[in-house]
Amino acid sequence: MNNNEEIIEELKKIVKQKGLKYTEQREIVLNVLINATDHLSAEEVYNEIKKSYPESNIGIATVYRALSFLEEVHLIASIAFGTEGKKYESNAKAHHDHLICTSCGKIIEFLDNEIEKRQDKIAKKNNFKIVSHSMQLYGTCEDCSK
Amino acid sequence: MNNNEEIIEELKKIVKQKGLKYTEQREIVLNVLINATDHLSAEEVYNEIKKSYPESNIGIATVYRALSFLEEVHLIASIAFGTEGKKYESNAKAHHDHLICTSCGKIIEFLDNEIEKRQDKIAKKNNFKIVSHSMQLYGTCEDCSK
DNA sequence: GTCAATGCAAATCGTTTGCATGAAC
DNA sequence: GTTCATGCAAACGATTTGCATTGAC
Repeated sequence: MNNNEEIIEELKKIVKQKGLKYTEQREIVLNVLINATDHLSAEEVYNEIKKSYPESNIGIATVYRALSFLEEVHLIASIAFGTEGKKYESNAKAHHDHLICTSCGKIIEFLDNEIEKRQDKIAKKNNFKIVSHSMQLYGTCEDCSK
Repeated sequence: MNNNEEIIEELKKIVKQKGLKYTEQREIVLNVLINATDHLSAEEVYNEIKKSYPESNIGIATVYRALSFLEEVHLIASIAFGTEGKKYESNAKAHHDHLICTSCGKIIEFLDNEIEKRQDKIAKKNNFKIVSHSMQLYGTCEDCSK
């Protein structure tokens, strides 16, 4: 797994390659997601920045723009969690799927190689070139089913 | 597989059981989704009603309320398709997952028993009681990768 | 007759855009 | 100095809500 500095370096490289400007704001947004233990919505990222980087005076529009940009270059990924809308996570971690408790909102991440293999097979059968996937199992967690 | 009348009967039963009123509008919304070949957004359902049931004079708010209600009682299901927002489908059909072409928007449905089995296994391992799941594979379809 | 459901319009939410300013190169 | 990115506020689209009215029971 990459460490944080390596990911930031990757961002710098991508920005330079595209002839764009490197800004503190994009770095902060990426950093927040790297350090987040959870999946964050745009607004949650914004609030986290106001809390952890109070001197930055970032605007919500910039957060949205940075998130779109970072997703576009695949440094972060987004998932639509049922009713709760789009949430983001850093791509630094290995890919994983989600068990989501519809009662308390708890999210358990998991990875199953067998499923990944079957997905590839299905894609091949349909002449589909898979770029990414998203899988959520909704239900009730141990605590909530008591 | 249920036929349409059975599903409508099911709706009547649920409504009665909950001590609510049976209305034409809820029936129309459910009917539109039963007969739809595609996944429909709230607005698409609304437009379809205006087209196929022009005498009904339904309001968009009612469509939203009916969709929420029908989803709550599991007669329909919603999926968030990437950037395109929430779309609904009748639950009458067997469960299936989705291959989604990010280039042309085409959706291919599939069902894989092996994957379903693995999902159950994972849920069991985490003491999770699965109610539903949602899986999307994003990529490029045959036509678009030419 | 009672109470839930509806239609309409207004309100609200999350997100995007236009524009003048500021920062990176 | 040029161009991209930012902050702010206004705009926007999708969804929800308040309220008076209608319709199911």
